[in-house]
Amino acid sequence: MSEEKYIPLNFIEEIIEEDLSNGKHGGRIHTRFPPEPNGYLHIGHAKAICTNFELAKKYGGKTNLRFDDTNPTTEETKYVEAIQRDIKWLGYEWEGEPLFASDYFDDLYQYATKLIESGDAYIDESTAEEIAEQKGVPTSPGKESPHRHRSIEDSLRLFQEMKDGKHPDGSMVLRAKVDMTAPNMHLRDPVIYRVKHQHHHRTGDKWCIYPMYDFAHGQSDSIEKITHSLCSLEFIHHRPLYNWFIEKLGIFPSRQIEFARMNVAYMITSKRRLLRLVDEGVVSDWDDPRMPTISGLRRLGYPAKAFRVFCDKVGLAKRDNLIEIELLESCVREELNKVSTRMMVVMDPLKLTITNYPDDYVEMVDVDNNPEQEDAGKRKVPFSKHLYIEQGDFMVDAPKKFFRLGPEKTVRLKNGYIITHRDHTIDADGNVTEVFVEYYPESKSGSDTSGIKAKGVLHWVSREQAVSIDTISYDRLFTDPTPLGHEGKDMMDFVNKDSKHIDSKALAEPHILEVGDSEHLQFMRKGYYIKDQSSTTEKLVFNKTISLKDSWGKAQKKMK
RNA sequence: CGGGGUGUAGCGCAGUCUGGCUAGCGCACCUGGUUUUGGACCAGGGGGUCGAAGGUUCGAAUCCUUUCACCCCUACCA
Repeated sequence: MSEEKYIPLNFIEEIIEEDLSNGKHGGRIHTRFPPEPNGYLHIGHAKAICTNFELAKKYGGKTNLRFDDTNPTTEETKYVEAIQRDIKWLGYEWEGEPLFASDYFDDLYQYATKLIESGDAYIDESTAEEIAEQKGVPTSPGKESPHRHRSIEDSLRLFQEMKDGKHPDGSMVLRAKVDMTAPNMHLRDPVIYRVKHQHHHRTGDKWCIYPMYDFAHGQSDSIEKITHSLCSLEFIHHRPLYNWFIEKLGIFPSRQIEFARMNVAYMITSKRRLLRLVDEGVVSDWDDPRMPTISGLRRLGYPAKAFRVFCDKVGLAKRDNLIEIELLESCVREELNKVSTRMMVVMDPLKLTITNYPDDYVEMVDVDNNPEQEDAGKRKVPFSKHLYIEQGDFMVDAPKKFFRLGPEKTVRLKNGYIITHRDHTIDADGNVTEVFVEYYPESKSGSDTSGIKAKGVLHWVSREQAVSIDTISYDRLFTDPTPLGHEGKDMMDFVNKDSKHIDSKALAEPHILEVGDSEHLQFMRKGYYIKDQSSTTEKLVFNKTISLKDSWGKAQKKMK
């Protein structure tokens, strides 16, 4: 018997479980993820995706993917494709084919006609400015439009003409007749159809009128028999309207439930602003590894599982939040530690020569591909008299707790032998240029009979077989956790001007040549890396996903 | 003259509806141990009196009253 671990329910799970116990919808759970195809998915979408898919999975339900494509001005097919790729990569499979709000344009047109016939909608020829004027401000009631009491026949005729392309953009709209005095602005006779002589990415030129969000989203939910329509808190004011249409139209009663958006420190999730970063050349593209997009973070090397765990750990509630980026990074490290192939890579090479090791001899030593995984196996790595170690692993005046190499110090070369420093050379500037050591033949890893204890363990690479690679490390794109949260300041004021560092010094063990494109690597004692798409057969390029935790470095910083 | 939402450790969440164990959990932080990654793992620890005030009660984060703060709503965007 395993101990039952109590996992508390979030407020949406409580609603679902109550619905389930009441037998609502015959115990059926159906959610949906409804992106507008006008940009790439970002970390905020990941939260919505995980929430919708995981909730359905937990309760044996289904999740639709529906593109909310009711505004042809901003939407494109390339985004439709990118969005599908990102959702799949995150590890989710939607029910059936991808769906589109534009598939329902005929139904929506019928719904609108029905509303006009029942006297619940009318054609308004007021200008946008006049309509805004009529709606007024939240603190005082609005005024009725002069067209509000136009005859049903007139509205019907005009709506038909709108559809037939007889009226130019902006000349008239269809408005729902709700309540101009409502304190909720969305109830003050909202516009539900507008004229837009604009080519649509799917329906082409079939339509020149398009439904507004409020007259498409809830109806689409209803058509798809979505049981729980989850959205972010800012849509809470739309809910009364959402329900009003369901009631007036007598259609399937989907239920809208709002939760708080996830905000992550140092990241922004506004498509408009992300586009600006691309357009102004702050980053190379939407999939730049510094972008908070799914594609960018994937390229950086964040594994899909880390997103899922992260979203789960963040939880679900209704209060404003700002998640520390350290939580995301912790999820990334946790997953990467489990799956990464360990590699020996020296980032900043320093020559090391084993004076008592045979010349021209190359020994193949065993290295674990991944000590966290029993079945990951081992591989052979060349070891020889002439090696490179990390410049930072040798210090002439080493502090007491420096468990690395220094004058007369003894350390182990990872998976190789224990060595003791004997000498080193220094150039005119005082930089150490080469270290000379002696090794203990009987101290070989796996068959050590030397009895010598070495506190420090260093990674290394054999000089003759070393492969030169490029590495790119990234810093945060912004210098402030909330670049949008400063009155009178622009996010560009907080852009980190020095967020990308390309380095060509690194030397890797030969196995680096056989690494897969999406294989997560751990450069031992350094960090996690992944091959970048800019790699060529001549030159491999690796993105640094994230460094290993570095308690030594942290302690050093504290000392200063 | 409006309406809606939210306030529990540094951050994120549970506990509130159905008052009652020393207010829990994750990340972060600290200490010790194990270890051929100063990683990882294991063990332990510090930190909140529950936005504030008043009330009900033997007893309140949980119930009542008042109050404060923050966020959202004024697109022919979604």
